[in-house]
Amino acid sequence: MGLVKGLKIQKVDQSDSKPSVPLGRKRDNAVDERILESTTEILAEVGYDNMTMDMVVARAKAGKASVYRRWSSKSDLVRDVLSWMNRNSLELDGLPETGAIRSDLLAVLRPHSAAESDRKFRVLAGLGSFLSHDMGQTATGHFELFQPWMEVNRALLRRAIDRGELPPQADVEKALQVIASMAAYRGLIQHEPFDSEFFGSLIDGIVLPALKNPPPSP
Amino acid sequence: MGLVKGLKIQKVDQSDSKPSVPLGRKRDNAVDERILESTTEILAEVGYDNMTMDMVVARAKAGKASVYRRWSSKSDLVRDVLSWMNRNSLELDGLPETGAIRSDLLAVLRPHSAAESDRKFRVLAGLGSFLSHDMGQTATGHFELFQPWMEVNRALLRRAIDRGELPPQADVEKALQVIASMAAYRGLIQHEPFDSEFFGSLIDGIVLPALKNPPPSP
Amino acid sequence: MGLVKGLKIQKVDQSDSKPSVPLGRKRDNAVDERILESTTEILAEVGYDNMTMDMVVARAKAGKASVYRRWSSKSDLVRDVLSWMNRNSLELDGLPETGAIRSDLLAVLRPHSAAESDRKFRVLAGLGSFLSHDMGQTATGHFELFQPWMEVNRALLRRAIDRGELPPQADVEKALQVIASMAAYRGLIQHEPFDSEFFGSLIDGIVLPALKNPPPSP
Amino acid sequence: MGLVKGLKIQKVDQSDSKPSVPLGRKRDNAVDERILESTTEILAEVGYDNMTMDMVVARAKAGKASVYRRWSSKSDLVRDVLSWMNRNSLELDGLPETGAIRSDLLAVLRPHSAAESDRKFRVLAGLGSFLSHDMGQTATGHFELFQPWMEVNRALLRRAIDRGELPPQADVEKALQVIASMAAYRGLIQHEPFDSEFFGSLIDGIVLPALKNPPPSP
DNA sequence: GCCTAACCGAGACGGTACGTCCGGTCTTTTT
DNA sequence: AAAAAGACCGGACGTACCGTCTCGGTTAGGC
Repeated sequence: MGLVKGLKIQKVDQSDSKPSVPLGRKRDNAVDERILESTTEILAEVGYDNMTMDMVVARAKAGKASVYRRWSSKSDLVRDVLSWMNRNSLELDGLPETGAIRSDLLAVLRPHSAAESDRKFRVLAGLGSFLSHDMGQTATGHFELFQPWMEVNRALLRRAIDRGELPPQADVEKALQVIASMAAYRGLIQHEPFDSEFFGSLIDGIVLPALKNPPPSP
Repeated sequence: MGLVKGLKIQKVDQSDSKPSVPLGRKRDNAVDERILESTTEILAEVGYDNMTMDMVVARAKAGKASVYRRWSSKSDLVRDVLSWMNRNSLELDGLPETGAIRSDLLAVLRPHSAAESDRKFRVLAGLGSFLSHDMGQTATGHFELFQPWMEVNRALLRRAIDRGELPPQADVEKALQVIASMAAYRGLIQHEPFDSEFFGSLIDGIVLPALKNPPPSP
Repeated sequence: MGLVKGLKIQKVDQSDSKPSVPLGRKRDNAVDERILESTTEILAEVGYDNMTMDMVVARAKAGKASVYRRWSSKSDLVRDVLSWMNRNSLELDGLPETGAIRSDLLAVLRPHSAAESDRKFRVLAGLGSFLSHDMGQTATGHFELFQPWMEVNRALLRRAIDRGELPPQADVEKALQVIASMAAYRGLIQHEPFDSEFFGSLIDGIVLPALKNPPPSP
Repeated sequence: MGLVKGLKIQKVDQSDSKPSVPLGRKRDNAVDERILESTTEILAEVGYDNMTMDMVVARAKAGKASVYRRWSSKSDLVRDVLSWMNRNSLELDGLPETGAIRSDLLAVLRPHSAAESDRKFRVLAGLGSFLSHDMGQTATGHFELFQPWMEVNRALLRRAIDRGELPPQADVEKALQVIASMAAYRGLIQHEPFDSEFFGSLIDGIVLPALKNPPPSP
């Protein structure tokens, strides 16, 4: 479900005449934020399985109904937390402009602060249990967590092709998938942190060689 | 824990008098298989989180004690199921011998039958919840599921280097990690099947270009 | 709390200067009635415990604040409903004047119409949960529900003693208690209706024999 | 539901041949007792409304499932507690044999010990909320709480008629109802204790006069 | 006619209990 | 002693309700 659908509910049922002013008290956005913030913290501290809704509710100083009014289940809440986390850290700044694709990518991948990196890693590390809580739910489409991140990387790679730094046949989508997969595997399965050694060897050892040497198209 | 430790229990605690005659009824190996089989099916049908031990016990027509006598926990059981699945499909045949690294890799990655691929995919797709069920447990080392598979791939790549098909500086370990990560991401997060298009473009677009064009060592 | 106190709030807190002009919009008495009416109906239909304030509010087409502005809690509302019900049916007519205590009592006890009796019974039958909702609250004194009713009966009995129909030693208070207890037990615990057979045998079999044959004072 | 039905479940589904030995672990009667005991205590301490199932479970050192396996709801549990309480205190001793109906009745009504009386009173006083938790449930038949008690009184009254102490036309059932009603009213509504003054004046002022002076049958 | 305060319906809010469901352990009977 | 069956404790989940608070709007006086 997620935030958006919740809002839709009150607006969707007018079809013709009335502008359908939503009656009653308004949703308090501060509550949304307190809940998301608390959830993020708890995920980082104890992981998905050991996190309980009562913990969230207590730390957010919210009522259970306020949580379930917005998200239909624990997994639904966590799903939203993930996209919210990345939205927060990415939308602040525009694309990096270092002049070379290698440093552009590293600038994005390397988190802005050590604290942020640490938190993101700990959240991800405790997240395994969440991934397919309800099998069919996330079956279509990508996993929200990596989506905004990959958007930025996609733009960087496209720009590098445009200015001739990478060959036009370079398979951008595949490269993006490699980056996302390696990051997910490292956090979710290997439980190792996203340090610069990791990102560096990923870019230099795999991504750039593959992009610069695309296979001859069949 | 797994199968082995369960067996040890009855032999370890008498050391002197009796020549280790196991008293009472013998363990029934058919029970092991019924449980593993049922678990695999249920994993494919509903995923890790929605699978309950009672489901397993009911389908295997076993008792709960019989399960917990062999495996110490739900995750322990599933861990065993996974290596059991891979053992079954890999140990049959030795290394492929096609003469070229490309076809060698594809021969291993491509599953032997469509039905088997489908089941393996569905099990993996419903497995996310399992990955870090207990945060610290699998924190060190790799995930068992991919271990035997990567062993085979490692041997293939080493052989290709030995016979000069790949340069000696090729980073075998990184390549293995790319393969495992991409497979895990596709199954666990994207929930898309392991078809030959996927494996083909992975090998041709990423793995081989990266192996053949290693970065200049710093 | 009840109706009165709600009104008092706006009048009580200025005592000297202003001539106590209540500012703002006036309370709408129609709202009071809609709420009381709805509450009565719902009590008869589902009983105290299964009645929710949201039901009341929905049926009365009122807002929750409008209810809690007048009554401080669910029990407070129901308390008022009960005295309101009895006020309605008793205050209309003065004491009956049949000439004999037996017919006087029956005239009061027997409800005026079958429909009214039925509703009163159903309300009472679903009322148990309410009785000691807050243990200490009604601990002292009698239960309001039967108070006005017993007042009338008390007057009738006194009059009968005065005119010599009952002996002066007759224990009026005990007799009143018997009537109230039997009615409460029948409605609250036995869930059987207040038909004339019940009241008739109560008066003839218990109340009058006891009153006419008081025990020798010790 | 109650205790009995729970047991029936496992025995009811054999119809022809097998003696149907119930498989699996047996219900532990000690658990039943721990739960009933704890419930009684908590009822006496905080009343029905303020008693939570978690309190019961915690004090009884039981699991929630063990409670709900035996009783389908909070009210179901309390219903059973009540008959269990009275069964416990009455079945011990046979009918009293004082020779006169007055002292016989008082011997039964007056509780055996002050502590027992006090507990019984406190349970009853906090019980109001329970009475018609689900309206239709206790609609037919009497309320279990007073049933065993009235059985004893019925026997005493019959015996007194047989030996000529009371006239044969005495309405035993009505007298029993008076006793039960007065006791219920005093505990549930007036919240006053069952002291000997109360029982004494009830017997002497109401019950015996009514029994000894039955109305002329019409 | 405009201002201001209290009202109104609607409904979100914090808090808390309920009854369900599982994981992992323990007990009973049969093999 | 191991098997099937199932009861046991503990604890999280999602629902429902109470009494409070907030929203936009309406209804009166007093100016």
